Amino acid sequence: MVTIKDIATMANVSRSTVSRVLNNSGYVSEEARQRVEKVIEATGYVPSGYAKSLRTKQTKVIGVILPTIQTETPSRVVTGLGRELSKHGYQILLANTDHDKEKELEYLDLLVRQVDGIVLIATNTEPELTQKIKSMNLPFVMVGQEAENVICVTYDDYHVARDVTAFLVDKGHTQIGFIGVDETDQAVGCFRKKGFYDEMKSRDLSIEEAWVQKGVFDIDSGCKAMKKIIEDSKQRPTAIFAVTDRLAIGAMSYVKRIGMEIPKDIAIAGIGASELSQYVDPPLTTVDYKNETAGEEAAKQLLAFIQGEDYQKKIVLDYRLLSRDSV
Amino acid sequence: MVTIKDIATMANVSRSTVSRVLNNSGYVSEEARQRVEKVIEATGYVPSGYAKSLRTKQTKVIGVILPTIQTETPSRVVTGLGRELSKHGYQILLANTDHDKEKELEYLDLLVRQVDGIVLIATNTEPELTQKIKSMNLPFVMVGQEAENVICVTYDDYHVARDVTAFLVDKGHTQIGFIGVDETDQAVGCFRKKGFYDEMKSRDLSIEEAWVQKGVFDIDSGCKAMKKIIEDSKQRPTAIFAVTDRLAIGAMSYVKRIGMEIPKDIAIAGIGASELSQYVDPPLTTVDYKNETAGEEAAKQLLAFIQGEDYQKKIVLDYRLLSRDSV
DNA sequence: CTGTTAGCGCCTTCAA
DNA sequence: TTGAAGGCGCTAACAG
Repeated sequence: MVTIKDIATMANVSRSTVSRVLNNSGYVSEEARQRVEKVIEATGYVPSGYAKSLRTKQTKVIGVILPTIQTETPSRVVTGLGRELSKHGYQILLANTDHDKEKELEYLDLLVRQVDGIVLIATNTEPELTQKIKSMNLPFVMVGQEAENVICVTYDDYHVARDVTAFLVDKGHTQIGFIGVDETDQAVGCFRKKGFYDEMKSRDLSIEEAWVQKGVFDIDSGCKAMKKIIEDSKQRPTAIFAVTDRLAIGAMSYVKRIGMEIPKDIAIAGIGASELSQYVDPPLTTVDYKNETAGEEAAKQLLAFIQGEDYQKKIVLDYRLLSRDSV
Repeated sequence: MVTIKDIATMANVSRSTVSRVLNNSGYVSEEARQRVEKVIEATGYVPSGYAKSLRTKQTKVIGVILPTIQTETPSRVVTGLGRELSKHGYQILLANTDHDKEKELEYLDLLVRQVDGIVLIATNTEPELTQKIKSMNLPFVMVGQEAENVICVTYDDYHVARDVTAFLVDKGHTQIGFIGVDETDQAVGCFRKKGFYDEMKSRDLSIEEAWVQKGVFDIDSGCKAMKKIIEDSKQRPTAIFAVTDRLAIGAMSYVKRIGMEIPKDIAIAGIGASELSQYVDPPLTTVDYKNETAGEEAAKQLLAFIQGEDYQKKIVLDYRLLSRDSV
């Protein structure tokens, strides 16, 4: 492996000079620079990243911890992160927890000494986690969930939920069902649910117990939740608000299977603006969350923090309701 | 930052001894080991990865270069890679080229000195690329495309295409259209097309020129390609074979829009077993490529190569035709 | 403008 | 079973 020393010898200068042209810092005569550059070109020399890191205490790597890369939300966020980070010469070290909370903690340990900062695409806000993060005082940004004392980039889940609900009500629905997720996920589980309840209440609409069901983050569980709603309700709802597109699509597939028509017999809305949502039949009314922007913002805040510049502690992103034929 | 030296001092041993317990190599008395472990526990010490790398020439990091992380194929591969790599203490450094071939080359340079090996999820096999790869002689595996003299994990695109075509023919279709992609993508562009042509020929079926169209990797272009087929054909095909699910779904959305029924008026098949494919209406006949397995295999071969064990130069994965209602 | 020097934190002989 | 010493490749004062 060719090292800075070899380059120095070959170009007839000292290692410092080579280092100077590499980082173009300090003074280097045009003549020396050219000689060095020629040798670098000829040898295809690339400096060793870890030797550099050892010296500078900077790795130019950001750790990204996420629950899965197979769904659109995290992969869009990663795309946004990557785009912004690479602009500044940073790279991404990927840590996929596969929805395993244990691994979340483990990865934190694993990453702490190899990265300049961490982005967590979060699905929960358990104190164990936030505690640990604070304890290692490493630049840190959380995406998708709010937490005290950490930089976070979130969506306005509460108002989104109110808006979607209001949208359904405005379309004439008074009996609205809800498919949510477990409340350990604060953003998706609590805030969206609260938004739904609050809006219903403000409209003086009541909610039958069986109208509210819970699923996990996949299509199949949306299907099951819908089944339960249909089977257990005294009076069937005329509209369903599902907190994710996949749940909504699961619900759609169930009601279609039992011969109901959408939106005539039942209207359905989701959240997420997944690609799927435009191609199911009928196209699903949903909310665009701009996940790539979230990734970019997260990167910006993290880099600002790392570089000691001004950063915002909390960013709440904009959203857009996409009204389509399912309502 | 606490270093190995601090631990040594606190545990009243030399740095070497600490290093020995850290890597459990060489002899360490039980007594010394316990003292060291206690101090490590107490301080929460984690060794510096880059200092270690500098010494050992191993980073325990694998670079993964991919065109995008937003579609299912690459994200599934990455999941498989991650699963296998993490078992062996390796991590993933992600390089998203955003379909930019220039960046592919750049990333190669960027990564070469920071990783122990590279996995490329390839969309082309241009000599510039393979040349460069060979020139840097770094452990390397290519996923999805074949190339000479590099380890690769591929799918059997040619036979898949023949099988799908045969399946359509067996269902009674004799006029079959084809939506492909550009042939710079050898696997998807050439092999699948060749499989289609060869099977048609072996069945003595002719193909009208307008039946064969080309798109890019998105739904919209499938839609456009389908439009062209419908508008330009003298005789409309009764079945369409699209080389990816998204193209197929685009085609579906077009034919539905003009009032044709699937599969009554026209049958459609794709490749990829995307999640979308099961929830479009009707569910799409497609081929499951087992991308996660591809990722796992790629990781296994790469690690075997790195560790000087036996590896296979070429792995061709199995597939499964999923017959659904669109045919 | 350039070279010398001194580590960064770790592992690995080598000798004890 | 342990410690001393050297060096991985690089940068950053500091002195010329």
